[in-house]
Amino acid sequence: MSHTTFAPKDKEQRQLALIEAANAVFAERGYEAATTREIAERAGCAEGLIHRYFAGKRGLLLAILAHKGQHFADSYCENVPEKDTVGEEIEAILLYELDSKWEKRDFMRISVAEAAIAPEVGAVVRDGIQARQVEFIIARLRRHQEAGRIRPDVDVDAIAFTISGIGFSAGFMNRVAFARGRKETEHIVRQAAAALARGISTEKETPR
Amino acid sequence: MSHTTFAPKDKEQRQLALIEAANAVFAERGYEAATTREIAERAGCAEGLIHRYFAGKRGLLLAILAHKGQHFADSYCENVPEKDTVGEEIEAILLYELDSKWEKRDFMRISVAEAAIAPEVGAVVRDGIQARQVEFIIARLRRHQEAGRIRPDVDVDAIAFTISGIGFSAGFMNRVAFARGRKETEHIVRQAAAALARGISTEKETPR
Amino acid sequence: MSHTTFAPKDKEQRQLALIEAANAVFAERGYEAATTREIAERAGCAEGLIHRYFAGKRGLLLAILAHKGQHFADSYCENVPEKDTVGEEIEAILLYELDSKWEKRDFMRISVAEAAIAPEVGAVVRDGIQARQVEFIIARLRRHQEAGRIRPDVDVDAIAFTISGIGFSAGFMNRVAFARGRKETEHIVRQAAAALARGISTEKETPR
Amino acid sequence: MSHTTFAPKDKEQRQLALIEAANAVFAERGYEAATTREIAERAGCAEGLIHRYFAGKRGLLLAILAHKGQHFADSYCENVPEKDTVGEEIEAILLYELDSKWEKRDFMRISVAEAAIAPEVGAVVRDGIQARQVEFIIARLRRHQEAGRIRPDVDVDAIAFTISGIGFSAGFMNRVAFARGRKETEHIVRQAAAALARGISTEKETPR
DNA sequence: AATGAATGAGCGTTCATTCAT
DNA sequence: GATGAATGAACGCTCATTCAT
Repeated sequence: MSHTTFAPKDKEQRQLALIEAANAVFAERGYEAATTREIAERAGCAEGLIHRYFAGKRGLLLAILAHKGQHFADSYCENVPEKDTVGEEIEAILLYELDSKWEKRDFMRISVAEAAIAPEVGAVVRDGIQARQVEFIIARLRRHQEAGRIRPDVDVDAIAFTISGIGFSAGFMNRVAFARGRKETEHIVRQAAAALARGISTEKETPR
Repeated sequence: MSHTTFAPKDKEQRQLALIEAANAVFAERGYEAATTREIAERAGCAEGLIHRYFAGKRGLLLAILAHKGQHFADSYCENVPEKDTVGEEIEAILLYELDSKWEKRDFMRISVAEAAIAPEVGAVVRDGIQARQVEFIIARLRRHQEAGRIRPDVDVDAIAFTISGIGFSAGFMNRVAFARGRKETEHIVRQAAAALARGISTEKETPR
Repeated sequence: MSHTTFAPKDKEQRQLALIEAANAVFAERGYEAATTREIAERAGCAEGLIHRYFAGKRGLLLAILAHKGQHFADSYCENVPEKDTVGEEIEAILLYELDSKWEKRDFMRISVAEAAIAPEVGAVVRDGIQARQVEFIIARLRRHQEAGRIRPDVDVDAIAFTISGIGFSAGFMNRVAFARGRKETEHIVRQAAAALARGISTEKETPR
Repeated sequence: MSHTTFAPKDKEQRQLALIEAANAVFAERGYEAATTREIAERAGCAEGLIHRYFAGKRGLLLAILAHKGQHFADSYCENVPEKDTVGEEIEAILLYELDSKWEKRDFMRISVAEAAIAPEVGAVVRDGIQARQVEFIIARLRRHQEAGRIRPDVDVDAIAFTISGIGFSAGFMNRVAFARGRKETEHIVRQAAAALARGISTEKETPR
């Protein structure tokens, strides 16, 4: 019995190790400049496994996208608490973006770099990650709109895309790619949250 | 014009041809996957010139960044007309972003892909492009704030970063990388402009 | 039949299946380009068995040579009928060569390709196949010489080698390797048989 | 002036060196087992040149076939003297085959091994080498037939194919692949020449 | 100054063989 | 005995860079 459970686990662990190693190496060097040699070395297994498990280097990239994309989506519900006001809700979402983009910056580097160049990766990121995230934001906003806290004439779908875009720009482009500090980017998203919330809310918000 | 002015011009033309060719090839294939052979071929000159003029492939990338970054910045003042209301101003900026990111999508692909991976490219893009663009937006917003159309407690710097981020997300990530349509992205930025403008304006906007 | 006879038979069947599969794959791709993976797959058994049974890929090649070589030799006596005249005898031999080389073309491809390159395979083919075939032809010719139908000064050994060579050239090189048609090659061997028979016969042949 | 003639010659010499080196290595190891590394090393030039000059390993094989095939064809007329009798003519042809196959045994090994496996190589060898050789033999036989020394009812085309086949079998298969001695094979072709000549000649030959 | 032929390190990938199960 | 997952050496090939012309 023990050996039957060990082998599959071993295999799964190795696949995960390869995905993690590739995530790191792709992020450090870029997809093309990364070598399967270095990935295998860091994962502590044979180079040939990349080809057996993932059908080559490109397959490994797609496996990362699928694997991490899943985790990405899952983490929203768990990590962004619902808030009672629109301003707090948007701020919570943006602050979470700021931190999750930073934590997952390796994965972000690869997926942004490749999505910028390769349309098929763009499509995977769009459908596997962005769409899910926007759906989550829409649900949160809809709740406030139904409760009468967001003006009925506001298109929450478009606002959700906008919030997602602000989070991406601040959290990834500014903080990771442009190496701006956490403080600076936090200030920006707090201001953005406040302005946007004021712009879509029904009630007059109290001045800060 | 003597023959002595012809040779230098020839050289300058060759450098420009190489920059344009490299811009296209880098965008199509990515920086690493692009070959100096193809770049030289498209530019109609010898491969060795890349090394003589730009000290290699990497230097050519940096030359593109410098050359195109300059043009990028210049185009704002010329192309975005001043508006009388905050809403119109922000909308005009965002619509221009939408189109200029599309027109310059080759250059955008390279610079985003490389900035995501290489910190030194990130810094060049940040200082050479983003900072100038944000400066431009700040100037525009400040005018409205000084005229009393933007609340005095609003941090126009932060809002400028936000507007820039919305424009980047909509114009490049959504429209170029994710292949979303012009209509869809235009709707998003119009909604974003309206909401944001309402959120930072002093006067009560008329309901839509 | 007890269960103890079943396992050995199973094993023998598997060995035969591997030999047949390898014969086909080696012929299709050549020895080096063939993969043990494909051979095992076609034989319907595990790759590891090639190493257990035949001590590796090379051993499998030698096993094919031994196995098929045996069959090759056996088939002459059974399939080439004795004839009453030298001309008919030689013609019958050559026509049989033409067809048997074609039927066994998979095996021929491998053995010729490898014998051309590897001396040890050349020796196996020479002693295991060619020598037996020539022996068979010698026996046939000797019968006619003893019966006075072949001139006593003719060296039937040398003529047997010659007939074997004509059969090989027509049946394998021309028909299989050079893709010449059955009709064309049949005409050649009939002419050759007639000329050679006339050249070694004692009696004056009737003009055609 | 000197530099304009040197560079092209250098290049041609290198191409020839690669062809000669590849000819030797392919013959020693077989096409697949041969490595471009070893070929380049023996030719004394860089591996990349194989790909630049011949578009890869396969192209190098085809270049050998084209280059050597040409030489092969050229050498017949120059090296096989015309004879006054049919027997001498055929003997001269077969003896030349015996020696030329031996001298060119490296090339023969490759071309036979690959022609046996790869139809497209088979076609090249058939049209580039065998067809020319048979044409040459036909011309020689036709002379004798027109002079009345060969029976008018003999199909010299078929006999030419037969002679070519005997030469190939004796010279390459027996002498090179099967490592039979020069003496043994010479005896065989002399006997074959005599028998065949007797079989196609009009006049009664004197007994030996 | 400009060329492009030559270099050779290093790439992704393959596959015979091994060996734990 | 049989399996097939894992190994890793070695392959053909690419391409930035160099340098003789």
